[in-house]
Amino acid sequence: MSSHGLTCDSCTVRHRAVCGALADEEIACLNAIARIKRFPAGRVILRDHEVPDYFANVVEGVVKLTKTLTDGRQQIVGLQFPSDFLGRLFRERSPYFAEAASNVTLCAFERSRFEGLMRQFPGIERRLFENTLNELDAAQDWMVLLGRKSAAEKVASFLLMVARRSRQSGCAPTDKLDFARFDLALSRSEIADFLGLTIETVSRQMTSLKRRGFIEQEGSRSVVVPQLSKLESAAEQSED
Amino acid sequence: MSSHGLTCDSCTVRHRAVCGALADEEIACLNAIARIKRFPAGRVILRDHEVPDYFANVVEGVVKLTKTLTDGRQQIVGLQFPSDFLGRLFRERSPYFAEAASNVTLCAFERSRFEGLMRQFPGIERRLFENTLNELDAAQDWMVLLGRKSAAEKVASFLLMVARRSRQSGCAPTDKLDFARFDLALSRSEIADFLGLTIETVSRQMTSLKRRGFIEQEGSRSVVVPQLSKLESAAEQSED
DNA sequence: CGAGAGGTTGAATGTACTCAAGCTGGGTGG
DNA sequence: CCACCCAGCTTGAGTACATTCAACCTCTCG
Repeated sequence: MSSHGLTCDSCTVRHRAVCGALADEEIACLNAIARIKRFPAGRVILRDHEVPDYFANVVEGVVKLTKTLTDGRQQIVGLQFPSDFLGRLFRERSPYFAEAASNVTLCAFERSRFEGLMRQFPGIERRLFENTLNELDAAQDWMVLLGRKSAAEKVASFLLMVARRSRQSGCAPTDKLDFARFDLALSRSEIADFLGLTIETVSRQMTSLKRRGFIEQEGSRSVVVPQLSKLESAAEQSED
Repeated sequence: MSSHGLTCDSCTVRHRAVCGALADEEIACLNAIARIKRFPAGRVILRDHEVPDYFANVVEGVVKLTKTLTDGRQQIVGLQFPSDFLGRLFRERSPYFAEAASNVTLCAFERSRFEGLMRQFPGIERRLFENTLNELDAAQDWMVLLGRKSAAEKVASFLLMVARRSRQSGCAPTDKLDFARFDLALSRSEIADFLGLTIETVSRQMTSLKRRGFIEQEGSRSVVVPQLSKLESAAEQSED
């Protein structure tokens, strides 16, 4: 990895990604097979039903995982942020379509070599297992949103989720716990595909949230949440 | 387990459940800590945020996993059929509410002893990992349904899913591959909570499917699908 | 300055929801 | 044995919310 000027030591996601569970010696082995890959916003990372030749950690940017019905209707079924893992273990083909939602940097591991390391160091597999369980929890929370929340609640929940995730990525380390400022990686159309809505509805709900003082905007991508707690009440959260 | 008249040898889900991956010696160890538990339809199996004292395999019946918003809106986030695993590993508290949708028989393993066996036999953990990945795949498919399908497509997809799962449980082993007959474990209200609809809408779509010749009914719970392929087209499936 | 993509706003439409009434089938008691 | 009850289900009419279609705005880029 020295060749691309990125090392595990300086890696911003090292402690949060799969690597976090590993001893120095194990990290060294992973490092030996790691290759940095970069994708510009909009670029396809992985087609569905395709056989990928690598697994990866997201280092920078956001990757969206989508599924599409035969007639073109689309649904985002996952968003992978920095430190999240990319790839479907134990299955040849990818069940979803992966695309860079912003400029993306991946730390990629060639498939069979990674599987070899997984056999060698059970800690890796364990960590990935815990990871997958967390993703399942998140997916189930999202099912509640998709099935039972109103458009207003959906958009509020989405903003809240992004606020939390960009906070934990340390993008905007504010002291004020109830305050957040962030940039949206997703376009209105992508937000719509994530929430099961249309772009127009997303847009209307954003203006409504702005008008009601839940958020402030500087251009369509940047969002300020003066009081997260207030936004939470608009999102009807029930989760832990 | 001899005490309840059920043995692993005669177990109907042995080959499909976690146990399927294990050597005879390992099965014996699992067997030693297994306890059969029975729940009548409607009985709570596990409250959310509760600390469960066991994991389990579903042997008979259907368990529904639900999440509820503060104002009472409910969403089913998972259905566990015979051979499915019950319980959230690596987390103290259950993220969902589990309830018997029909009369249910579980093969339960006391928590800490099961965790001990998992450490002892990595095959168990591996199998549960693969299981979890499959559940995640299913959850993502369900997100597409919840976010993007019409009421008619939702109900058709639901019937199709039940048809497939009851077929693989061997409930109605028909020769005719394109034909299915089964009983619904779920009430209209539960189906609604699964599909993100109201009971009235579910009911209307069922009558519509009946009128259009996609299904036949004998009472509200029994369903006959003369041509699964025809029902598939009504469900707009895109998945593998 | 003009073109075009992404975003917002408005008006009309439609799908699923709400509320309400009626139906069905299983269980109980007279 | 029949009448009654009740829960679960179905059907109908009116409503509401999100969608569709269309126009307009606002950036950025050439």
